[in-house]
Amino acid sequence: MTKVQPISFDRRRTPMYIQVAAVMRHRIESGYWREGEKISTAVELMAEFNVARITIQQAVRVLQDQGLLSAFPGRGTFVSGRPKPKLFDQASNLKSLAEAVKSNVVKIASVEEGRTLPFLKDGEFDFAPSYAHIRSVQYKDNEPFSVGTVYLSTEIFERDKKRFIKQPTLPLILEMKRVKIVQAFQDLTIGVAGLETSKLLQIDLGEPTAESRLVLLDASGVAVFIAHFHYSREHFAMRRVLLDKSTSSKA
Amino acid sequence: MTKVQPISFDRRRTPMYIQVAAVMRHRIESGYWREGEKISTAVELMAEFNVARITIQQAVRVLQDQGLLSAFPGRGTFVSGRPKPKLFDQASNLKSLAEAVKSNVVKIASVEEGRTLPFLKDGEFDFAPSYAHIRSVQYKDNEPFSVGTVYLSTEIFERDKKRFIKQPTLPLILEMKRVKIVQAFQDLTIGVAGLETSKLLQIDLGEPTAESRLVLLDASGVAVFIAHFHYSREHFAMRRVLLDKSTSSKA
DNA sequence: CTCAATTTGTTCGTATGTATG
DNA sequence: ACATACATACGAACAAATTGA
Repeated sequence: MTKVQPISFDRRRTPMYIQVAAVMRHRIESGYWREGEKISTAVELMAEFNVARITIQQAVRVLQDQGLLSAFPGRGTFVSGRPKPKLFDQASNLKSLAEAVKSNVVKIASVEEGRTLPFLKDGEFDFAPSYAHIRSVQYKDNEPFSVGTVYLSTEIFERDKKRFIKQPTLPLILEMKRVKIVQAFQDLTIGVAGLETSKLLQIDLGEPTAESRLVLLDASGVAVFIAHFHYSREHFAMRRVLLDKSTSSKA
Repeated sequence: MTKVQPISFDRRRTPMYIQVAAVMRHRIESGYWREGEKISTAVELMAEFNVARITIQQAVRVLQDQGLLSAFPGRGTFVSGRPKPKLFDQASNLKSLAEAVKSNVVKIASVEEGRTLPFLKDGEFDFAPSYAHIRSVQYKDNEPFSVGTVYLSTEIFERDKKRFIKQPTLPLILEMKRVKIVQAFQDLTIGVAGLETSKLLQIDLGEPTAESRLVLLDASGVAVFIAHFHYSREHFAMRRVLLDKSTSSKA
């Protein structure tokens, strides 16, 4: 007659109230629960998530602390705010990406000239003999939204050190007439905030991030530029235009 | 003189050992710790993450259960495997995306014809008067990797019900000569597994997902197709080609 | 072969957090 | 709010296996 943990779904990892809070937050973000609206009662949520009352309360408290919910005894719990909408990265080619990056507020965290290579799986391309490592943080509205490292072929770095350690790297490279980039791609995955990243982005260790690796190849197939960045989940949104035959745009 | 919790960094949310495990897992995935290699000792990791011995051990146990680490008393802890590399979604236009989707193994979970609209923020486009809701799960190697709902204009759905409830929707639409799609885009963000999603994808409630919203507009600017999908973090990877001036591809 | 250093594993005690009923 | 159980996390000490001097 013990019947210790009679829950139906997974309960391995993170605390229940965090998981529940994440789902509730998503309902607010997605508009499923609109701003000002009364959300389901504790009893309903208990049944839906199959958890105890306290667990719902804890989840609500998390979202209260984030300013998204307000609870009133006897009345109910209401959506008191929505996270500001995300800005979409819409760049579809190198040029527009560089243009977008230009307006970023960048703080360089460190610069190293090392022979260590950016660890990458297998030989999709060749490496330069050595790279400069430029570690930086991007800010928007005084909030950090992205951290990462640019690995820049030392040979290129040396040509204009002073500017490279002050400005966003990508636009500078494209401006250099002696460097010809013939191939560029960006790989996106869901990553994890490491020690440094979590501190710089002001998020928890192990939180999910959007992980981006941007690689630029020159005419001989050498990766002269490799950028490896983490974007905080809060700030990441990307739009991929797959088709646009619209003849005219609305005025 | 109690000095209860003298930790420097955040300790609000998920358990420490989960956070640490996530970071260590990432080190394996990214190749920072190579297969077969001995990783840092418990003492080193304790110092690095500023946690107790037990916490490191718990993290190691998590990764042992996943088959990524093996620990040997007296010798050390070694990387015993790497998660299989992700497949990159490389579609850059509607056609190639539809082609890629064709080979997916799809199980339709439910079909509804409802007047309820897919909740979306504001008026980027117009809605059809009503939509059919087709909820489905995608499989690869007998593992679910994506779940979501396709909202298909009822008018189109009615034209070929039988096939729409059996096959991937996207290719079918493009084949229909009477439907002209003039605009299509895909929005990507980092989402969260809700109740249903977590069950179908066999991940925990509240785990991060790649969230994709694909919208197809016809000539009059009406969204005739809206797909809203969650991809498990394990299986999501996307490549965006930003430039390709390479004259010839290697044989 | 013995000894010491290294490294993982285990255990005790304590404190706090999580979750049920 | 309460009683209960279990999970998380610390510190510290000790045990057991491995390696190399």
